[in-house]
Amino acid sequence: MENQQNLSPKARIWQIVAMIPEGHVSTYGKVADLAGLPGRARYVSRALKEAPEPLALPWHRVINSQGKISFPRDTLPWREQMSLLRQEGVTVNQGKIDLSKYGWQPDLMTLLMALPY
DNA sequence: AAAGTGACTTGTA
DNA sequence: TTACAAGCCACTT
Repeated sequence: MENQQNLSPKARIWQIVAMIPEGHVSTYGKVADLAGLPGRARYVSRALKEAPEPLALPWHRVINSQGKISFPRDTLPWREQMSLLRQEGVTVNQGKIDLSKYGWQPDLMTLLMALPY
């Protein structure tokens, strides 16, 4: 892992998302913060939508600050995200995921290597 | 240039 | 608790 200060904002977002471990989740806002882009949660969703397929990013591990999947309920993408999360053991109750339980807590070393200082 | 659009977030009621 | 308003920012019309 290398320091990403010279990567484009979009690439930093992709890199952060790629670090989210299986069975865990993060939020658009948190990813934006970790990528050095505070206040740009919406940009994270855009970056994920535009991510090249070959990167095979775990896009489904990014949910909103309410602990909910941000696609409209019962739409195709909503079902796919729900399915992928359940496959890795993330339980969804009443459409919500317990962030205190599944929220990704990056360790210090990970942050030191990843943050754009 | 102005207004509209989102896979967002936070504050307030 | 849920709901709505504002704030937010990068695009697109």
